[in-house]
Amino acid sequence: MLQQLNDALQPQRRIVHAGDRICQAGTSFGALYVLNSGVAKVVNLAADGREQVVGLKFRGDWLGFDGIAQGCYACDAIALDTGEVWVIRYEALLAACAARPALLALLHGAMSREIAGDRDSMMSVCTLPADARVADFLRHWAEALAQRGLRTDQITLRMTRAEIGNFLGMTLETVSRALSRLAREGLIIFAEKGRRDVRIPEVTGLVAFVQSFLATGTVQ
Amino acid sequence: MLQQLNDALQPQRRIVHAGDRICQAGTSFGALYVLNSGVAKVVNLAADGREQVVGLKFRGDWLGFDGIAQGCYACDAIALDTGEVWVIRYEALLAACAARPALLALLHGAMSREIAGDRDSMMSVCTLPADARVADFLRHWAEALAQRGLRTDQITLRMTRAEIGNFLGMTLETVSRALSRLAREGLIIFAEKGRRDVRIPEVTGLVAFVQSFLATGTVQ
DNA sequence: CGCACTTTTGAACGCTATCAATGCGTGTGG
DNA sequence: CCACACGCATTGATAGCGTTCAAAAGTGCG
Repeated sequence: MLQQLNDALQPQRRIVHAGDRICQAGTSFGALYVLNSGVAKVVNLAADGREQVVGLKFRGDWLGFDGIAQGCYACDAIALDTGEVWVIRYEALLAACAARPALLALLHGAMSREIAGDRDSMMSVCTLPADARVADFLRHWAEALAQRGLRTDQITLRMTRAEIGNFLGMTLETVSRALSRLAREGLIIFAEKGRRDVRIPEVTGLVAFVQSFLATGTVQ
Repeated sequence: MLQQLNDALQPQRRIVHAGDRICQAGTSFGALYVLNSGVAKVVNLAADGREQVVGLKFRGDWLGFDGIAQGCYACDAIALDTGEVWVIRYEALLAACAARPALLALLHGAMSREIAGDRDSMMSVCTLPADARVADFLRHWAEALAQRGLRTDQITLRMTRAEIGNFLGMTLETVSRALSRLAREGLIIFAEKGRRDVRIPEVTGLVAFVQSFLATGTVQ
């Protein structure tokens, strides 16, 4: 997939470091971005100043779709890690798609997956209590890595508790408590030094943990 | 926009009534749907049985984007009202797009708007307390009607309190209480008979109400 | 008219937010 | 090298918002 993009467009590459802004809300739309490596968060900005983390992006994910309709990006995309971003000029992409239908399928598939993913986030936030939401967040992260063939036994949360809490719709204290409980139950194991690295003995444990909340009573 | 679609594809039309399923999660993807009239809800279904209302659709909105990537729809779309749905075979749409770039722009614009809209829902759910969330929901509904040139002074909520609550991540009782409070403050006025019709004297009142919660302390 | 469904409202409980204090890890400067 | 400061994380105590449980009233339909 990245191969295909590369062959068709030879996109410009950009190295980003943690904290770098890949694209900025409000600036005029001209390009989409594809993460070739690294991790990024997508932050939705409201006129009144609210900031909401609305997505996490990994290798092969696209950024900037929200800009197509309005002509300017609706969200910031911030690198959480060192990585490489490919800049895909939208006009060039459309031109290339005209010649290669497979490219268009790629683009539509990515947008479709984005829509489906956002809805899954919505479901998680709306139906799960805090502990399960954190567990589901870790499961999601682990599975995202697994799908990309990356190590999944040891994951490094490249976000503060506050950022995670913002994403999940809870406070940083609640995130911290949830992680402590998950660790106490052996579903996750913190690295010796620093509580940013998490080992997940088996993802199925997290899945079961999430399900255990649904048996008794779903939050709607 | 609907004009353009009609000219290019002469789509099949389907009349739907409240409760009719426009498209079904799990069935194989072959077409997108455009609402020419009526209102619909999009319901995400999880393997474990959870159901989450993840969107509301009005005239001109598209349904079924989530099916493109996976080859089958991820969500049910249910009509909340009598309306007309246009069936847009995906293959035919792509073929038409090849000839008319404007059509492709239309499609991408619709998908982009969907992505941005889902993120706004996410922000609403994650940052607003219950009363404000309900107010924001009404504002959103009123603005959706306004953008389409429909009456906005009197809106009919075509969902039960339970459905609204599911969408907003709260219980039906909380929705009911929030609506009662909004009515008590004069921000909305129930119709004499039935509490399903709501008059909104001025949408700005709802906006101000939402903002009033952010001044003191945002939930993150 | 009676029945099923929806809505409203009350009371009590519980989960999560809030406030506050402490601990940990890193980097800086004396 | 140590002391210190700073940011981030953890944990406890308390309060409050929203859920849960329950009852009653309204609405629509056969």
